Amino acid sequence: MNFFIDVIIPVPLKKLFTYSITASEFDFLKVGMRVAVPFGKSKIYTGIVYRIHNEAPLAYEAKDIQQILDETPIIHEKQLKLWQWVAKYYMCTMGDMMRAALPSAFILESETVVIKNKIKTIDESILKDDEFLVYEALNHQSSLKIHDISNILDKKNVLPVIKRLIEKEAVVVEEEVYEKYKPKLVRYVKLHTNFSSEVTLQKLLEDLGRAPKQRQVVMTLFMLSAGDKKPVKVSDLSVESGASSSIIKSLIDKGILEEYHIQTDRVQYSGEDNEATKALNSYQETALSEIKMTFETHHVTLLHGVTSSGKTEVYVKLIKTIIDQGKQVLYLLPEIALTTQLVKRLENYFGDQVAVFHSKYSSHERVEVWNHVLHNSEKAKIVLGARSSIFLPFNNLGLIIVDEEHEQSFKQFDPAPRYHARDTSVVLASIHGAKTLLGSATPSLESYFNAKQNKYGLVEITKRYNNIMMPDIELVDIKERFKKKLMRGHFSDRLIEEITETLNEKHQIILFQNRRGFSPIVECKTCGHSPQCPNCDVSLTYHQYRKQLRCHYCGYVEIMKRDCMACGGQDLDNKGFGTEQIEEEVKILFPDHKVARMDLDTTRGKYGYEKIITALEQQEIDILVGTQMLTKGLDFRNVKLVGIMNADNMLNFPDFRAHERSFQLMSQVSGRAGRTEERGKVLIQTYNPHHNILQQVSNNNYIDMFKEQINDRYNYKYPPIYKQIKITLKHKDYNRVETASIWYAKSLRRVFKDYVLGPESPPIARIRNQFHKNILVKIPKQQSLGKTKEAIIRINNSFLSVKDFRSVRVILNVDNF
DNA sequence: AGCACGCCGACT
DNA sequence: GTCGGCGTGCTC
Repeated sequence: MNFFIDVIIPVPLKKLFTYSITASEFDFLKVGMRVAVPFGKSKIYTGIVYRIHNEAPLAYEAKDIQQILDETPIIHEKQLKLWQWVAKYYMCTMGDMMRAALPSAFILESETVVIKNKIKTIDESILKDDEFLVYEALNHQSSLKIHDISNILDKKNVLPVIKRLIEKEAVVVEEEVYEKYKPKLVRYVKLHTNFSSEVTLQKLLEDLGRAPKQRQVVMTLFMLSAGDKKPVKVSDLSVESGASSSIIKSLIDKGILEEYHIQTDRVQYSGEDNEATKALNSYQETALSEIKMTFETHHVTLLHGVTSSGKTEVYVKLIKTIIDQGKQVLYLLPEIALTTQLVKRLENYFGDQVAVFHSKYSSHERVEVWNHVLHNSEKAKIVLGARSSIFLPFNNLGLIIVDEEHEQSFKQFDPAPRYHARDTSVVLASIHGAKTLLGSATPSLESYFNAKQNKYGLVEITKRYNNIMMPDIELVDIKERFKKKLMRGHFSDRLIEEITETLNEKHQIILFQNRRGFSPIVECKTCGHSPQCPNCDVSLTYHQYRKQLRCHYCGYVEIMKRDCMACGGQDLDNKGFGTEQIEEEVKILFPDHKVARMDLDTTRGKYGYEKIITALEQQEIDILVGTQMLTKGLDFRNVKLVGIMNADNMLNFPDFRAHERSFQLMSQVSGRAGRTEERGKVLIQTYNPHHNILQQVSNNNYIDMFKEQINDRYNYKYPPIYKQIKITLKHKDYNRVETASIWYAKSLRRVFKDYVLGPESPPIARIRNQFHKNILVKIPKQQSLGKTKEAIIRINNSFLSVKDFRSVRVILNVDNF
């Protein structure tokens, strides 16, 4: 009998790959284990065992696997089931899934290394110059990577050189595979057992009489480990005794101390004892019991609670009941909201049962969390994580909470899989027979629609915690104020008044401007020229703090010149404004107060974001200027005033969700105001105060917004009424994408008729030197999604078989919103 | 996606 | 003449 396995390889290919295995491997291997397999001419890849069987492939001879990498599976079959669903729904490959789901440390790749041919010594004179250089280098280093050789020879393509060296039998190549994850080991020391008795110890101390430093080390060690024989870290010993590591080393060398290693976690909770969970107020109590009730009849429930209504406490109670049943809980949050604030809060309640998982963690840290979840360890009963944590190897999930459910960052845009973590959660929960709770103060239209359709349960909290009033929202007509010359820079008289008053009361202020940099367009007043990105069709944004012009799409940077690059004119005009400009204006208007800015530029680095948050909490900042980063569920006690500098640019954004988003954004920022006893104040500056959305924001009228928007969605055939799939084509040659996209749309139209829109060039037609074209397929409710996707895949395949189109990149984006 | 193979322009 | 550009095809 022959034995085979189908494996998933982390490459974006549709098919699985079949390898042949031996009978004993057949007995050992289980679905979900990793194997190293040869792939292509020379490479070795990591594959995940997907199926174990006896069916020999017909069209080819299966290769043997190289080795088995795991003792036990690293993912459960439940994960594979989820991968399968995501791959099908979001139209990506299992390889894409593997890349997205596994921490990169699990995905080993081979690297070609060149080593000297030991069997044969060759005459160096037959080598050419560059060949000799490589051969020579191998005298100093036992092996060279391709990358090293490129450096030595200072050119890119070194393969011909290596090939000739192999022909001359000077070198051989091997594939080396690295285990990327190594458990972190901490060095400990103890006194050698020879000295464990009183007598020998006494003798040792006498002997060391002439080496006072070493004696000190032994004394300190004795002190640190005193009594219960605690393990002592080398690092602690060094600090406590003041001895350098070389002194400790010499003691180890003499056999007086013994060193040993203990594996530790990189991620450790070092908190205090658990705090009892807070008692809920009556609204929260009602909400909690309603949630439990809806869970009897629904798998998913939407918790719509106004900002500051204390949703987190409700979650905490719910989590408690689930982990008491011995099940795991996944708490999903937008990346940015995963702050220490919330982590601390949960750790206070649940101690080290909380594990955190997000992109700022190193690959090794992620492996640790992964393993805790895999083994259903006590350390990961509750996983607090961003989008990608839905792929952790849960085995016994009882509840998924998706907090700030409306956040668009739950949707991954690039690279594939382009999944929505909220929607995928629902599927993950159903695989586990678990429940999903969506929470938001401003639910997405889709979720609220689902709730209204009774597909989801709906629970609402309409009162803020401690009955604090919703902030008072005032619309400021800046069109009129410009006319009456009441504006100073971008600040209306009203805003300045309110800021002054708030500052006098020693409260803090948040100013929201949804654009970073100083100004998005710099224009020469003489000739009208404005600097453009060389790679993209956008103007460069001026960043004053570094005197740079930057492209927000490709990252291109150039130095800001004082004169116009085209005509040399000196009079440059800044059109539009960003956070930097607001910050500067605030400094001029309120020179005695401390201003800070929070946007992508000031929050780079692992703790950049937290530094600003902490400074604000500790009231070292009076006025904080920022982008939408400010909106993500932060709780600032002392902020009383929120100013929205300009509501119009978001309302006019060319996207069918612009109004919904504006409502969410403005409501969320407004919610930052007045979270304690005093009522908060919000000023929204706009050219069009009568805009419906602004009225709805100021009346805090979600329901009206929902009704009006959903009506628009009906009329214009947009989600959630219609589903949609966006197809993006990219190529560096404009004519090529143009013809390709016309062909593609034509083929789609043959099947879907009028439900195909485009092709259209997006507002920014070229990014990173690639021209884009978009085609939109709208899918009515009664039309089968599965069939639609099949048809698109068929069209896509015939598209790819056209020779001229093969170099065109095609991106399929399901639910592209 | 990588990566090899193969066919054409621009340099020692 | 070679080096290196990228179009084309394949991966169990």
